[in-house]
Amino acid sequence: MGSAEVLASVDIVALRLNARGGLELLLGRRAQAPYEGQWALPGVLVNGRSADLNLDSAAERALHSKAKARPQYLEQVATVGNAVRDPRGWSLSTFYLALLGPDDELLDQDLRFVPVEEVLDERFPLPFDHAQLVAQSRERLAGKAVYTSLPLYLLPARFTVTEALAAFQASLGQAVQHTTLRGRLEKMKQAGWIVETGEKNYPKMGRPQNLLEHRPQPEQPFVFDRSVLS
Amino acid sequence: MGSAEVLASVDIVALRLNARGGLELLLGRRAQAPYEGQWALPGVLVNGRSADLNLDSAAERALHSKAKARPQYLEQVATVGNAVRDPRGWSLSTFYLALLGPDDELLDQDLRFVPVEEVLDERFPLPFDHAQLVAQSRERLAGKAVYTSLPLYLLPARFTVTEALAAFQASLGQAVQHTTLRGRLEKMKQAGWIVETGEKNYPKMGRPQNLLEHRPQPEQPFVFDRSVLS
DNA sequence: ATAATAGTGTCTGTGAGACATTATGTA
DNA sequence: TACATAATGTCTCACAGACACTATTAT
Repeated sequence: MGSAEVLASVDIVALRLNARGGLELLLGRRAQAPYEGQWALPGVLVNGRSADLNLDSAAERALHSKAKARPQYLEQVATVGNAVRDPRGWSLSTFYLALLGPDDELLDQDLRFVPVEEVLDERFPLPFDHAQLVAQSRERLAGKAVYTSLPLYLLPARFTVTEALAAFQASLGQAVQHTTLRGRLEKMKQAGWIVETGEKNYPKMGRPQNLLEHRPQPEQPFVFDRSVLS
Repeated sequence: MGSAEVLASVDIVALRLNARGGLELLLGRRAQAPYEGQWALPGVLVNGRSADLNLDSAAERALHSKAKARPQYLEQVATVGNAVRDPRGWSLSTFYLALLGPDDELLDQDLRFVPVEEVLDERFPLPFDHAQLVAQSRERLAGKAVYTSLPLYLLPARFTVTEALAAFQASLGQAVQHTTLRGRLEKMKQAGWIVETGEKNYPKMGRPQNLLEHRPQPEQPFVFDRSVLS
């Protein structure tokens, strides 16, 4: 039966929003060959010997065993498989999009964040086809940001409209009218997904900002019935 | 390296629209154990020895080696993996949604179509977790039918508005206003995705129907910027 | 003429887009 | 007071929903 089998892994495209409104990708230094010592997507092999109940828990294991923080959102994106992506032979990778809160600390020297754009334009090369996996996950995020509240999972539970604008802009790659976003947040309030805390945030300049609180329902983002764009 | 590997397959959820406006699922009789002789989703094992270039071509092989017809649309839905779905042990299945034209003939005694509802409500039980894969693929179709032209891939290239209504109703599980659908088809005309043939179809009763022709662009369905529902 | 079905027109409601206006803080 | 930024209001436009009305065939 051994030769009927194939090399399979789960890889994580974990994104967070940095203070300048850009998306950053979590990378880990590979501990084993191939590409030992290089920066790559965190991932684990899946096979009968690992204790994973299923693929989703393997994804959680991959993320938790490296970065300590749990993702605020985790979604399977797709699976790629071919003969050339891994020098060891025909292999499969099921990859997940993970959205992290902005403040997660890196406790580990073998972890770092890099701006996604640097990965996508090859300034920061990744081994295997990992840059392609990042690109597909990025597209998934952008696609869903058009008609769901997905970018809010890049924010802390309590957030301001300005922060939400930054999350949508980073996810979509383009600006959103703040009035449009306010309308959508209003809908989410009515549905109980967002509550007005009554508290305010006092930045150095300008009018104080209302603090909202995100109350996400189990797993799926809020779905709107229109596109934000044009 | 052998024990680092895992059993992986590609399975196909191929749907077509029958004359009564219902969705039917393509099944094949299993030639090998486990579940030899039972009706199940057509699928193939993927491993280094099969000549597939990649997962997508393995999916095409799975469909083409069984049913002769090529799908009008093929999309990867997801991958499931756990220790219990296959009696042989930890296994992966990457499954695809395929949309077929309505007239495909079955040349093979080991192939048949069954109504999807019978599979979803367990009246027609399937081995492994295949009913679950069908349910997820069905949801993908319904989800995309809300804001894309995906159901048109269930029709022949030349179709009428009435047929398009049936395809959307079957995909969504609920009726669509014909005026709404006409508006969407009009948009697709302007974008060059649909052309008016000028010919008409003459049913037994009633006013003749305009014949439209679907000119799908490479791979992705036409995307509208609103939901059809409420 | 009548039945049956296809196609068009009209009115309403919703929410995005753009932009102006008002509100509330700091220096 | 001046400035910076947040929040609200207004007007337009596109399109879905509902429903009425007109058009074109067969019997």
